[in-house]
Amino acid sequence: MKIATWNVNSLSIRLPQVLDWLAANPVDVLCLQELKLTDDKFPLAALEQAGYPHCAVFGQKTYNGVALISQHPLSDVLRNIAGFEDEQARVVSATVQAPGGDLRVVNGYFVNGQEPGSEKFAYKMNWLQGLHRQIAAELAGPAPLVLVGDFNITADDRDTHDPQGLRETIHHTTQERQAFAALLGLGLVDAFRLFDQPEKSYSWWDYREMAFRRNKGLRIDHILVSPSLKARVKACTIDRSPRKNERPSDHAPVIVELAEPVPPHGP
DNA sequence: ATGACGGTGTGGCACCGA
Repeated sequence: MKIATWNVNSLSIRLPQVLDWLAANPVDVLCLQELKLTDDKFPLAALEQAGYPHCAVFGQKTYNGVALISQHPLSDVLRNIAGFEDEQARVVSATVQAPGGDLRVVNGYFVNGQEPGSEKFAYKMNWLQGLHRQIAAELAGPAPLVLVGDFNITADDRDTHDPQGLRETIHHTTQERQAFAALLGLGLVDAFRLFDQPEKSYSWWDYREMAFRRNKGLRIDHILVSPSLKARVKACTIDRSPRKNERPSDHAPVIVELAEPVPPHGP
């Protein structure tokens, strides 16, 4: 069972790359962020053709927009955060009826926040609080949970190419990192850090100043799993290869592989 | 300090991202 997350920075532009990537990486579920299109423009037919007939889409015009595309049926689709009013389409959740049992997948495009102290930063912190409450509630449900997406937060200094120079700037503030840590405090585990990883592993690089070639990036796309899934995580990797495409997204996909659950002993 | 790159919308640029 594989689940991936990818901020595509416009699905209209990136659809051919998404289809190519799925052909090479036939994950069970792909979570997309920054669709930048409305639901009526979502390429349902092309994705069904590619083996992904089950989609939970939450789009909007110009900005944001998230979707969960799946080989397996989906149920209990929730758009945005329950009890948190938001004009922006940033979260879609669904229960995946996977062969090894139901999995609750929450796919978020977290707020950027622009600059600490700004109105947008305040929105980011409020949004994070709303998400935290939502995740706490979801964890009380029956299915194991996976929280994926573009978090727009570096978890710690390993996740940034310039920990000193970027100290307390956006994506690096103590407040943001505390919000990330608070999610871990609910019992979630950063799947990527369950394994030895190469130093300077990042999931985003600025389009400017040849940042990708110089590996001046950030790890801000994450996959967190609920406690019951921790023992099932077999691998978690970042696939840098799509960043080498001609017109790439500025983000790379992150993939987690889960082992099948151990069936309970019979009598 | 600013802009650099790329996407969108509607436009001759502004706004946003991270």
